[in-house]
Amino acid sequence: MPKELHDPIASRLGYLLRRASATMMADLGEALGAVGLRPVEGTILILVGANPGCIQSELGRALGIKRANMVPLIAGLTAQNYLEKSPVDGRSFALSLTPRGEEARARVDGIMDAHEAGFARLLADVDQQQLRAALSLIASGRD
Amino acid sequence: MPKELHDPIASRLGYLLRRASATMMADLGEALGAVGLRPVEGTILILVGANPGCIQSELGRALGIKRANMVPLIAGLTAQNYLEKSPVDGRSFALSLTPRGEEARARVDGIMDAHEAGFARLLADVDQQQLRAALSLIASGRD
DNA sequence: TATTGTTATACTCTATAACTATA
DNA sequence: TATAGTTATAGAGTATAACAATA
Repeated sequence: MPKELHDPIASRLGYLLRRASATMMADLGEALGAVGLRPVEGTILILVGANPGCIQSELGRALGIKRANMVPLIAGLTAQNYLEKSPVDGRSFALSLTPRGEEARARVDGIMDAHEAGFARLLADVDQQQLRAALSLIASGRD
Repeated sequence: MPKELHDPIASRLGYLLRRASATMMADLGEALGAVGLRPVEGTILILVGANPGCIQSELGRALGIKRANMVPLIAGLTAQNYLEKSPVDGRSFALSLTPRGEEARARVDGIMDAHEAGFARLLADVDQQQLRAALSLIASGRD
């Protein structure tokens, strides 16, 4: 039987958030394994589906991902025939889902619904509206 | 004025958690910059302070950090004279705070208190007991 | 002058495999 | 056989700097 440490940080809000976030992201990542996509990739398909014609800089701003780091993400999804690029400018490309991308997006959406529902069942006794409001407040920060 | 995307994932619990966690960890990291320590290092000082004589494997288990990744963490804190190792076994070392480590631990504790208080002020209208309970439930997962 | 896409690069965090020595 | 510490390594994720083409 392994020794258990007295843990004075386990009750800190920041670490509770970190653990809860890690658990949910790991669960989502495992669930999305069924479509062969990572959470960030599934999210991009959903965002492009909701905003056909958007450009990758806009996606990066919405997701908090730097332009430089969007390049391999979009290139990967395009190479796998999930996304199409068509020039709008001389410098940017309108993104849209291919038929295969739309099919994947629908599956991702269903997987995310089931993923959320699984945790919602766990939170039956919790005011979810208040929980979401609290998380939004925290995310907005102290400043 | 930059175009704003319609964002159907911003309301998902997992992403709310991720953003809230990122904001709090960034704030804590910035605050701990005053002691020249990262959040994980401050946490280790607090855990060793509460559990003198513990070994690094136990810390790793408490923090969800693999043994291999504990090595440079403990080595760094020992090299900076925050931690002391004394052999208990032929294979493991009891960890304790040096005087310098205890001084840093106290400062870290104060910084973490202020950090938490800043966000608690933001959550004046929230049932924090219920918030913490919800986060614990999520962290424990669906299984 | 600001923005878009891009390359290159680096640093952190995390993960596994393999080894040693000890229990 | 299991555990503690270690090394090496690989993969994400994220950050900056710099550049070309375009607005």
